[in-house]
Amino acid sequence: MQSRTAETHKVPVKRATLAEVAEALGVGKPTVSRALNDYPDISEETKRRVREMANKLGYVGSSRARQLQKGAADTIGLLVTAASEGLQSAYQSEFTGALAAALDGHGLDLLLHAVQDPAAEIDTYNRLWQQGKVDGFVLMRTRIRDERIGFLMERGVPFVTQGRSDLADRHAWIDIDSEEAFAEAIGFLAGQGHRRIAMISGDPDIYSTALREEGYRAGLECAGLPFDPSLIVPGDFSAACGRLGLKQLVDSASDVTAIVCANDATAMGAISQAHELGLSVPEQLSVMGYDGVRMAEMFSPPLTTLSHSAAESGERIASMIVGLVGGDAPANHQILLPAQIIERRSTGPTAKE
Amino acid sequence: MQSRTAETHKVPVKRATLAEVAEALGVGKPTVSRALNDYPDISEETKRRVREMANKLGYVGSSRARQLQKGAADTIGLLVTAASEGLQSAYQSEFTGALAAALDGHGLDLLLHAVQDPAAEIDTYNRLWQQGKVDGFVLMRTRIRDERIGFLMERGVPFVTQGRSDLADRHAWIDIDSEEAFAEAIGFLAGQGHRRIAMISGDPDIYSTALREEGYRAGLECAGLPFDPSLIVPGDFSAACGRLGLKQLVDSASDVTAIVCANDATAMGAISQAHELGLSVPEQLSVMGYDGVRMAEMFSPPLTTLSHSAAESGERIASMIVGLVGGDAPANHQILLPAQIIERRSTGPTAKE
DNA sequence: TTTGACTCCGAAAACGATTTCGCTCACCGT
DNA sequence: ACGGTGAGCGAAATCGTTTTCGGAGTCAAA
Repeated sequence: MQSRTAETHKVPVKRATLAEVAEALGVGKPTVSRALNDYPDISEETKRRVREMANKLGYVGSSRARQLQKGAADTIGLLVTAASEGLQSAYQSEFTGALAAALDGHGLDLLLHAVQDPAAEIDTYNRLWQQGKVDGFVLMRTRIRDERIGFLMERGVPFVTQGRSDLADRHAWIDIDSEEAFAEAIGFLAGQGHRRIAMISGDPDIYSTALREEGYRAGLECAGLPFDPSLIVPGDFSAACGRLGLKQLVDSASDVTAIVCANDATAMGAISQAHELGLSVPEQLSVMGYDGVRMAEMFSPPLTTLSHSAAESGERIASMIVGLVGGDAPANHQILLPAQIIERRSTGPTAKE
Repeated sequence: MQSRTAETHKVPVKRATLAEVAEALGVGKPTVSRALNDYPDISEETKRRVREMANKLGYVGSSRARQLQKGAADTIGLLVTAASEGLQSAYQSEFTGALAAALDGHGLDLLLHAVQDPAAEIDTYNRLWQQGKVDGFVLMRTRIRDERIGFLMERGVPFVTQGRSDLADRHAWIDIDSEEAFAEAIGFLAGQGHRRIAMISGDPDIYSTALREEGYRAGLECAGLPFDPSLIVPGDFSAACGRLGLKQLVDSASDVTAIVCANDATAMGAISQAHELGLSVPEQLSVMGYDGVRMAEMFSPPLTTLSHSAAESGERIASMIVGLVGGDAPANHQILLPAQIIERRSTGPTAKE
């Protein structure tokens, strides 16, 4: 197909080693090592000379050797399950990018691993840790009775979860107060005159799903509206489920005038379906999302959503994991962040007909 | 804020070492090492015993030590520039997920690094390579006169680019034939009766942008339509630019009935703006995207787009990088994949008024 | 002059795997 | 009985750092 030049292209790029720098300077290896790491027991003059020579030789220490000796990998692991959503979800990928950027600020790298077979998930965590490829993990989307959490806790592996869990008081986590957020969302919609407000929920396995539903219920109560269980339809955070959910609601509860969705993707799916069924948003139906992904703003109509910052979550998690790897107690690293209603044009009072 | 249990939580999880396995078995370390790596000069019986004991002790070799000795990290680096798009772009993140999954199949991990300061980009490539944290790189979004490519080639670092470059004949790459794709897109639109077809293009710095514009021009010619340079408006692959671009087109060339966009995000932005301006899609304006991201299907209206598979690109790249790290010549790893028109509902004949 | 305190620096031992090289057997042919 | 062959295994070196421990100076106090 292409030019078949068979010569294997292998340039043996020789990386400079610490010993070489030491030799070139006529000093010992420890001196170079300590000078470069800015230890106090090396004279300023020597440090200067060492740095100069290291620079001249283009010396960059081998992290492999350093890791072996120090026992740290300066790398944090993040596993995504290829099967379900992984980086497919807009929020997850915004978050991942933000996390990578934040970790960089702390001199850490992010190891991204896609696990294919859900059954091998725990094994992968174990392998990555045992192999010493990572110093800790960030877990996205905590699940109900999440076995990963117990597993990691047992072994004393540092980790931060994005989302609380059954064991939330004993590990580090960051979470958005989605319960409060959904309650506010209902208040907001009720304020626009909606009386029959449905919810297309998330995956029941995900820990936060119950919280969001709880918030929905609390919001209803607070607004003096009756709670009707049949107005909650389950989903899985996908746009496809948004479509399905909306269809189901239209069929079974045609008096619904507003819908809150477990996340933005679901909301977009719902709106897409609504359009297909000839329902105009927001004139006949208000739809609200959650997460505040960037695309939400570009949607038609632009999505009203409960927004929270992926960048901030990333930053906070990065600091937390640094602390944990340094030996902090997990219980000292637990943060609940608020979400905020961004009103755009997928919600509004229902037009009188 | 939280319970301030100050005791630092540090469990010194002892990982089993090769020497321990050897000791427990009363054999030498080399025997264990070779048995585990299935060398031929170890008896089957011994291999069995070693594996059994390793298993019993929960032994997982330290990749740090192995890396130091073998000189390979079994990790591929992927840098995203936080500033511009990074994982923000739907296609980029779908691709990244697919790549991670594919690499996993080859026993490789993906190191994701977000570079904040564009000026530090090359340094980061250099550092990651010199440190030995990665065995090679995958470059997304090749640019015109992309300095990364020259830099890596000079040093003999294995890498695959997603997208061709000025030096495309001398390095490994995978690319979508976007030139052909855009030409087909024009043919498709012309077939629906469109005569004034505009293009909201991508970032001029990105290598493929020129190719796509070339395809646009070729398609026009092939359809017997005149080429009007003022119908190409520049962009940067973002939804925001789609909005801007559309506005600009509507203002300056109101007779346009169809628009091809450099990617799906741009198309979505354009459609969103069209709606805002009271233009209905596709009745008054057809809009076409490129990439075929999953969200395109959920958009309103569902987006007609030039689709190609992120999963396939990921798979192919994974194989390529494995070959390269193994010493293959880059010129033997160059693949051009086709895109395919997926007709949905953002395009169609213009409604007569 | 001796002692002690300090400042700088280096030899050697880690870290935990893999590789090199050679040793010990058993077995075979003559 | 003896050299040759090959299978199976182990001692020690190796990868490139960091750490431990202590040695050589210098200088001030006694």
